[in-house]
Amino acid sequence: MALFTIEQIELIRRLRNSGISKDQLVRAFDSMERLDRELGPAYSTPAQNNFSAISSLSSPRVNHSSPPVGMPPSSQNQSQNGSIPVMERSFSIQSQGSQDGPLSLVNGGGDIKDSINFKLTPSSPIIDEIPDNSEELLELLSKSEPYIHEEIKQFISRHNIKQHAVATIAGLSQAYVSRFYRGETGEMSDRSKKAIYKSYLQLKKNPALAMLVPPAFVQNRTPGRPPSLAEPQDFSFSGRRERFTFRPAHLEILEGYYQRDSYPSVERREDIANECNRVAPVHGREVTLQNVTNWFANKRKEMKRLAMEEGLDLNTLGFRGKGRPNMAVLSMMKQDSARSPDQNSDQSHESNSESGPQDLSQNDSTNDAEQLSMAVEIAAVNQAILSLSGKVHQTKPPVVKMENEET
Amino acid sequence: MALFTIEQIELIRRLRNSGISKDQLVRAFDSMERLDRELGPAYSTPAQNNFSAISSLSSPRVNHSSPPVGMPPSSQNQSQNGSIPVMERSFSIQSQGSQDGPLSLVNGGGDIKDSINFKLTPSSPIIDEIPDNSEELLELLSKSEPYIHEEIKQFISRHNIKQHAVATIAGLSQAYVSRFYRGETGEMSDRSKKAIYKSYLQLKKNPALAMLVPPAFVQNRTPGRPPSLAEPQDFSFSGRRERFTFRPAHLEILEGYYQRDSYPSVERREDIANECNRVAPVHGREVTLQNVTNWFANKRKEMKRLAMEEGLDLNTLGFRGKGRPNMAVLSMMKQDSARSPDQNSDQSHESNSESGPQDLSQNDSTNDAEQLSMAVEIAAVNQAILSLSGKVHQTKPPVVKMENEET
DNA sequence: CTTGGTTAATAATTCACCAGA
DNA sequence: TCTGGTGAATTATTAACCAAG
Repeated sequence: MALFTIEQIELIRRLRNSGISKDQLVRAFDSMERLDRELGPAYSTPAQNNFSAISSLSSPRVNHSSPPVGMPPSSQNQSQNGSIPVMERSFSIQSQGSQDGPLSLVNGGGDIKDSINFKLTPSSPIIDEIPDNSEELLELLSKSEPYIHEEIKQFISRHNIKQHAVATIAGLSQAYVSRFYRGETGEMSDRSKKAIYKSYLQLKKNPALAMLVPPAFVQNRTPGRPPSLAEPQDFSFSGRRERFTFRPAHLEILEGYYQRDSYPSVERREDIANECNRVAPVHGREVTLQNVTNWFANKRKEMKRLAMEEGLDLNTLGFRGKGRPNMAVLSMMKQDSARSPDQNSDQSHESNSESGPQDLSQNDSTNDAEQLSMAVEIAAVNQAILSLSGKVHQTKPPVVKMENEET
Repeated sequence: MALFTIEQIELIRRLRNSGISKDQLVRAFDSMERLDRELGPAYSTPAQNNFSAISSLSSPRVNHSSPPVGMPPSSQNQSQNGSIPVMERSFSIQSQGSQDGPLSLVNGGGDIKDSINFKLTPSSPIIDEIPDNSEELLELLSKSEPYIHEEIKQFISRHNIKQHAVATIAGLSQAYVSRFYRGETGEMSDRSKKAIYKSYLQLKKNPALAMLVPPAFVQNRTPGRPPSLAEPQDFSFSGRRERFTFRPAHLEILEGYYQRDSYPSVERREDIANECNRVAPVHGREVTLQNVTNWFANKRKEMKRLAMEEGLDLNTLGFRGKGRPNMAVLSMMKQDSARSPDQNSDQSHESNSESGPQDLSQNDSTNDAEQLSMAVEIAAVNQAILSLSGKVHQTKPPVVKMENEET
């Protein structure tokens, strides 16, 4: 009997939740397979494209296959009848109309980004592994590390490429890429560095590649609105919004103008946007009036907040509280944190986080024991089921956690 | 012919990518259905318990239905044989039972993201909404805001409850909760504040509740290993590891000991752990020897890194680089940040200066070499200056810090 | 548009974990 | 162990809306 991965189960579950029937599912699956066979490898169809895996060193994953998106009328029949109306998160809808031709695929060209649709015709394997001995890589390696780092950062920045995308392509974690960016390359194996270099080279050849990387998405969708629809419009590749990131140079400009006038007129804002684009263009993405407008609005709010903070701090300390005396707080203030030999001078936090005195409530513990035990039970049950069914799970967490897993 | 929603297609695509076969898929689908039927709606099984929704103010979502978790041996057979190894990350498998009707399909199709789910069978609402007029809430509100904030922070901290959990319960975003924590409550509606207060009260009544909140999970699974299986073991509720968070008081203690001895013996480490637990106990979670050991190890690394940074800066400047000469750096060092020798300098205005030269290349792939090298140099210089001046870091030196990144 | 709210996306940081000496 | 690597989990910060003047 087959075992499934958590992901698979989750995906299936979601499908079921979406109301799909087994039958439909099977058909869709078949259709995709067929399309894959027919169009995939051969990417012969006109407007088609298929992307080769984003592979890269260690990635067994990310290879999207088929979504022969928009096939022009002609070739659509099959899928058409079948189903497969559309695409998926990672990419797009293409269209054959306008500009596209073979969009930029090869190097640099890419970008198009927001244009909602684009397509790339694959006549050229968008990315192929860059071998360890490729000229490009060797050339890059011939330079000094700091130089390489700078080059990469610049490039990434210029293209507004996300750390997550680089990480995915390089087969590393976002956290690691972040470290690389910050220059914390001390402890970093050559293998990893090389992986990043390679992904850079790949991206250089085809910046559009970054768009194919399914954006990381946080399951934070905590609250409200049914994620449901969105404007049918706008959504580029992934179907997810993508946030623009101002480059440092832009911020300088913005900041400069802000000081002079925090309420620039439309014209001025437009000028500002243009200046940004002139001074530090982001390939494939223009700094728009809207971006600038938002920035100013947010900036104003920030400033206000800061100003307020100053004014309030004292108050806060002094308490304008109404009902409670709560000397606990007071006492806390004085002792700061009694315990510990904290002579450490520059301890960062301090003011705000505070920490010391934990004496406020005690009560909370009241009955958590019971509740907890219940939760534990549940967990146990889950586990039982799991093990019975031969669960699979992720990579490695061996012990039981619940409370003290660790150690 | 059925049309599918984007989400559905996406899900199927991912399944295919995961390497699942049609056959497996079908079986899994069937199994789920069966389980649903048998256990789901009826949640009759013995050892059960179910949770009511975590609902809360604004949550239209989170309804998820049935994961009748742990059925005792008896009823398990099916799942066992079949497949469905387990639960999945967010868990639950829906079912028709409870409170919602037809899962969303039409419009957005669904939730894809939504998920979270878990089931909650309405019978014993572990938590019930705390009404706006509940005594507890009113009492809490009678206190001063800063006091309330402190109380909440302490509680949350003591229980090692994650922002995401609070957010979920309160029906807000993690970002918002973060702001609350940081004290940026200025712009925050009463409704939201109250939502947080309520979630606090709920958690106070039952801290275990936090464990029921499926942890946010980032789709960062960037690299390698097929997310696939894992050791069948361990995993609590959500199947994900949960990271312990040292409380500020703990850090003080640790830091203190670190200064005296960065390589404490096991015994000492044990003592430290105990002291932590004594001074600032975390309910339901003990600071363990392993935690302490890890902390020290990480701390050492961090220190080393910092030390190295200092030491290397000069080197960096000095270059061990191979390819680029760059005397520019040297000259620059003297003049502080003189405008650069290139024509590129920046376009006009400038605001505060500092990282001077805007923009390096225009054409990435081709020749930005020169420009780049310059940037590198500048970066290096900056760095040197920085380190010379004892980098400040911390709170917010709005000005440039590392800068490099582009100009 | 602008503020007041509030969030999704994304970057940074913290604690963990694993292999090998 | 510890350290060199690395990453998952979690928090902080940014750029974006959106409703209602």
